[in-house]
Amino acid sequence: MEIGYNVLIFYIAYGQVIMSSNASLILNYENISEATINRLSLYSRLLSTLTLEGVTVVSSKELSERTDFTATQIRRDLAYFGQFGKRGIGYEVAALKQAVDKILGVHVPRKVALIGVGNLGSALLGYRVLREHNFEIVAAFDTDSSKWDRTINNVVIQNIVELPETVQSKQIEIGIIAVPLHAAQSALDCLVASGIKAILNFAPAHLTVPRHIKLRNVDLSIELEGLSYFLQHQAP
Amino acid sequence: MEIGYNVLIFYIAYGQVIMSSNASLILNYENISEATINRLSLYSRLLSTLTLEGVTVVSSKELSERTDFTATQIRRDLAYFGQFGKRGIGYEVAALKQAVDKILGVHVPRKVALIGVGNLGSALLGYRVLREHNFEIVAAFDTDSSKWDRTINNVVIQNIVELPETVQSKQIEIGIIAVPLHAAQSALDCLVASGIKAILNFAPAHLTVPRHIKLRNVDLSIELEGLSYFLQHQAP
DNA sequence: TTTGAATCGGCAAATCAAGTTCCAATTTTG
DNA sequence: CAAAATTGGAACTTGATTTGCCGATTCAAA
Repeated sequence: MEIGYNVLIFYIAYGQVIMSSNASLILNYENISEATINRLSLYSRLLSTLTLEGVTVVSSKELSERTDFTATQIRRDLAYFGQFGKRGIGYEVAALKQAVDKILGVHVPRKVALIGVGNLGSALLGYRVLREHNFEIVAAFDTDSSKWDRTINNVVIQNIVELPETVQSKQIEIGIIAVPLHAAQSALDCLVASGIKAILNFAPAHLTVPRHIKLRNVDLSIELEGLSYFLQHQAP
Repeated sequence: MEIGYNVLIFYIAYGQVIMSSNASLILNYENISEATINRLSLYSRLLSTLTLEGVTVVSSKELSERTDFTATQIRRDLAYFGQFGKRGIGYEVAALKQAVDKILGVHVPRKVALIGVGNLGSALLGYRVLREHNFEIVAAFDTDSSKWDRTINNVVIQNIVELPETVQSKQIEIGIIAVPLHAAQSALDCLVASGIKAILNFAPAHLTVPRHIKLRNVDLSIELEGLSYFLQHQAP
């Protein structure tokens, strides 16, 4: 027979009582973490798949089995935004998909401007995934005059000085930066000056943005260097 | 005169004594958070810029002024890996850059295999940023026989069945997946079967990987949907 | 030479963000 | 009606970052 010890550790902290307990019920979209938003995208995608499979009701447990996430986390992510499930039953797939898409704002199409029609930019113009997710590149710009007026995938490449006018006339909401490093900051400044509020940057640069503008970076070199770190230090 | 109260809160936990206090001195590369690794990439990049500018010595304070990070955090990130600075002075740019690159494992070139030579894949073959960061795509594969034997940027497109042999003969360490959604998991399985340990996936899919394989995802639809969320819920 | 300012690096405490556990409430099914 | 399934909320735990402190080191100015 064994004798078990439980060592008691006392963590002692002092501070104020911060808030009454129901304050967390107020939904403030800005307080939701980016990680949660990213997961919502994945949920939306999974729900599409389930719809195709003819599944009409799904539990958080079943959702967790088809993702890396725990059932609890999924329930919690959703519960930030309201009550979408039925206790004892689960979630109605169609309704939940609709709700998630509305939270993400992808129930309406979003128009996108592309700056930089090089290698990567050209590829993005033909990238189906964008359209499948309700994003449409409706204008493309470059500083290189030899590219102007050429058409790729029905989009005419314009002089970048036409950006502000085009953004207004076509009601463009999102900008994609696909220019070389040295041109990235000025591309961003152009977008901001044109009234764009949300920007996706592919240049491997640390750009500075005004507050109230949302910038996301896709940085391949960071990703590859992360893999390199792993290769360098993994157990052999 | 005021009377101050300090409300005492006792957190009580029970469990084992886990480690003696100097255990944290032992450097275990697997314990470093991915956030830290990503920041190291940015430090490396900034140090390159500083080198070009002719700066030879830099303090953590100066580094912080050119990034989003605090001086403390930068010092701490670096201190995980050793002592690179001189008290009272700062860091020698060239030496620090060399040290950081070695930590990241980017002091040696890494060979990369590309699977999927569509829109995006073709763009990656011509993408300068990769080579500038010491990554080289030395082989490309596709299932579409009409693409075989064509050459893009000096890389011949091969039948995917040749992947395992090529990985061995060319000592390829990293795989990039740039295939459509439905082919992504099998592309990943091919890479793993060929002995690849580190994979960058561009398909908007949730792939399952064996333990000990490092997978990073670049998912444009998640990024764009994150922007969409922001647009939907920002103050007007 | 001495003093003072700058700066790293180590530690501990505090704070903040994110994820997990626990359980009451709800609904269907047997 | 009891049992099983399942959500959603509160409390808790964990992990990451920030803060505060200070001794040690270096350079530069007095």
